[in-house]
Amino acid sequence: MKETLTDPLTADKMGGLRMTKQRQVVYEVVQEMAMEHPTASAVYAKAKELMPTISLATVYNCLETLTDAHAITQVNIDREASRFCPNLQPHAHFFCAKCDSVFDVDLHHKADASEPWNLPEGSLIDEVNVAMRGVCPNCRED
Amino acid sequence: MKETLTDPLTADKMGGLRMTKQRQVVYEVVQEMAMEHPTASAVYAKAKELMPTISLATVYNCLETLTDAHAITQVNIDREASRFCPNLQPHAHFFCAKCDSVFDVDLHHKADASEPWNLPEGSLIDEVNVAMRGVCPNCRED
DNA sequence: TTTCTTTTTTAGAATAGTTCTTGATATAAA
DNA sequence: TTTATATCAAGAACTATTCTAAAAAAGAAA
Repeated sequence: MKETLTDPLTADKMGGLRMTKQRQVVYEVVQEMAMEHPTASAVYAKAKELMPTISLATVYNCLETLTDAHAITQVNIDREASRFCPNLQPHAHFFCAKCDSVFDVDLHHKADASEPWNLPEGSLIDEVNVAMRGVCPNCRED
Repeated sequence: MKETLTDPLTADKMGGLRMTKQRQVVYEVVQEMAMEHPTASAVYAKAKELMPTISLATVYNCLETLTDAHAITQVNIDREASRFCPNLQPHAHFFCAKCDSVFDVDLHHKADASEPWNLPEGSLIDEVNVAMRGVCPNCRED
């Protein structure tokens, strides 16, 4: 058996996923905290405010389910804890080494992430993951 | 106190790092296994053949030291174990989802990794990390 | 509805990769 | 030499995440 829609508000974004209370809470929290690119524990902390009985395991489960359903994206930088992002457009991430914040970086108009790369002839690219490190405009001024 | 050179053969690549037997072994192994992009445990396994008394902790220490000295690079894909790479040229990594191998991908002539990206005005980029997932030419034929 | 089946949740145990701690060794400086 | 510093080895500790098993919830069938 599989997915049924229960919540019309988010159904379209959930790709026909069964929408439980927990998934809804986790999804909302990821959206609210989008700018922070929260880790699983950060989502957990916030989610508990809305639903005190939710467990960390459930937060992990929901994040995985939502990721698999392409409702959110998992963002990894080095070996740090994964962060989660509701931005579904192709984009890169910029990590400021000074303030530790994460910014979404869009592609230039009509640009392609694999553009500068001399890909092996005949390879099939599913996904290009781009992470940048540096100092953000705010921190450069300090 | 800091670095002294002991091994003229690799000194240039080690950025003036104190060259101990262990670091030398680890460095050699990473070079030998470059095509495999070995993990720390893979390096450990091979290093033990050359130096049976070496410990896993030491392999981790050496890999970190060599990485900090820019003699090798640490490569991360998702949350998998880190891999290590002696290729110091700017390059991306391509991960074949079928055969699990990793390929180095070079930049096109005069191209820049940050080219397609609309970076925040005034930001300073230290490092651009590019990882691609897909199916390699070999696996596509199967 | 009531019952049956499947999915999801919870809590805690387990795991994997990595880092830390401590005492022993080795290397360099004086 | 003697002294100071850096590195090593072994194993314990840590952290993010996944797994396990039992309870709860959701949906389907009757």
